[in-house]
Amino acid sequence: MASTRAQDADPYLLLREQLRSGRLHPGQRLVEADLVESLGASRALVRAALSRLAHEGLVDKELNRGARVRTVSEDEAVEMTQARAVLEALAARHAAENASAEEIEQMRALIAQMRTFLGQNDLLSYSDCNARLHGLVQTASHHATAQRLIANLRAQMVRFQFRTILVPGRANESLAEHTDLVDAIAAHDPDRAESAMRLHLSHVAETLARTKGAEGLGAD
Amino acid sequence: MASTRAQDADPYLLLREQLRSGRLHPGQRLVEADLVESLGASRALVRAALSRLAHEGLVDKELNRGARVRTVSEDEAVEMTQARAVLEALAARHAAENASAEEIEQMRALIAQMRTFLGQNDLLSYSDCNARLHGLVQTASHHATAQRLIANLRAQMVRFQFRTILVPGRANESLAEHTDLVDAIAAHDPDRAESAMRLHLSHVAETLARTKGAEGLGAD
DNA sequence: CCCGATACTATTGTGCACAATATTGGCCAC
DNA sequence: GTGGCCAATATTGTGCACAATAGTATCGGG
Repeated sequence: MASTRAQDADPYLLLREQLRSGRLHPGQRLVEADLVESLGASRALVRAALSRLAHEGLVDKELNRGARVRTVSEDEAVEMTQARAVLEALAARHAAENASAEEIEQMRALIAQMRTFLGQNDLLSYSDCNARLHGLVQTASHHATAQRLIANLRAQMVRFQFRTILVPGRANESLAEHTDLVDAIAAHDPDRAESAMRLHLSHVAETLARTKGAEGLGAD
Repeated sequence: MASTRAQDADPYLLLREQLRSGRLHPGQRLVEADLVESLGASRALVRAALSRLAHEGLVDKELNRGARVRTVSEDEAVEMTQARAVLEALAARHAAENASAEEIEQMRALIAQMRTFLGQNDLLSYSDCNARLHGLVQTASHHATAQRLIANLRAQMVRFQFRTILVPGRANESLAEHTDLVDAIAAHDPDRAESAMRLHLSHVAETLARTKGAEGLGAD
């Protein structure tokens, strides 16, 4: 009996994943009893998960009226991207200072892969590499605080993660920006790495602001 | 019979305040039953509060071993200040773009007050104005995301909030930096406002890194 | 036919009791 | 005397039941 019920897992992660995948629609009510059923977790855990998600801004909770899937507006998405921009730029700066030869090699490899996928017009794989590259920069930064904040922001932006890359010409720009970034890190040039990342994400924010209303598939 | 028990209040806020005031020592165990008694809230609420504080990094929770007051290391404090720097700089940029004449007037008034307090060597009042000025900049920025993130960071840094101002000469520097900042905002110059704030908080971070081990009283 | 009041239902909020787990102290063997 | 094992205790984790509240449908009066 294959059910959708997933037992023995942290309901917080499960719910976050469901929100991420877009299976739950904005504004949809999240009834605790239903979640207990579908997630296979106790109500206490479900409630804790909802509290946490509410605190992170992924769901809205009203007193005595339960939780609903939160709709992150385009304006908020732009704000979050701006915040992400300065934080990822901070991480890039520190990555330029701290990155090991091995980490730089991994970044270079990832850039090469991204170039290949872009040539094949495989934007989904490109997007995946993109996320991995950003993650690699953060790891190399050894800046735990920046990493934590960025992760939280990304979690809330899941609805918009596949959007900007679709804009015609954006993908090529994106690749060039990432190449600049990795070059700066490889050269251990913090200033250049920071401004490269800021430039990159400011373009993302602009693209996001310009494509209001469109829902698409893509990446930074 | 006046007891230390505070009834009918959000245990999350109460606990945060206790952590802020330093009444609780780093590493101290936070036994749920004791908190129920001292905070006068139900255990469910206490548990939720602890979860939330753990998520914010103010307490550590180990499985089946309860919660302890988290010790934020000096290194982490430096990291947080760096993150705060770029976020407050972002807010300053937006404040320069959006600040109303009235808000600018309030900032100017605050600067004047700070100068007075500094002249009287009243660092506590100076520190208070300082916090209000930073708050004012954030309000004027109308950047909800940046505000939220900064507030979270500040909450975790409570142990260090009164430190840097004590360093000889730091207070005068601080006032000059704040004056620059307000001038830039008043001139509606985003770039200058941003770099003024970054410079200011990078000095704070440096001072923090240099005064490792010292525990003091003061402000940015 | 429409409006308001009231009873009903669905859902969340909360306290309680029990189970699971870690820690502490004592005891026995060596 | 010391080390390890075992029991007792303290504390957290969790499920359950009840209370409180918001939303909804029904009924009666105008």
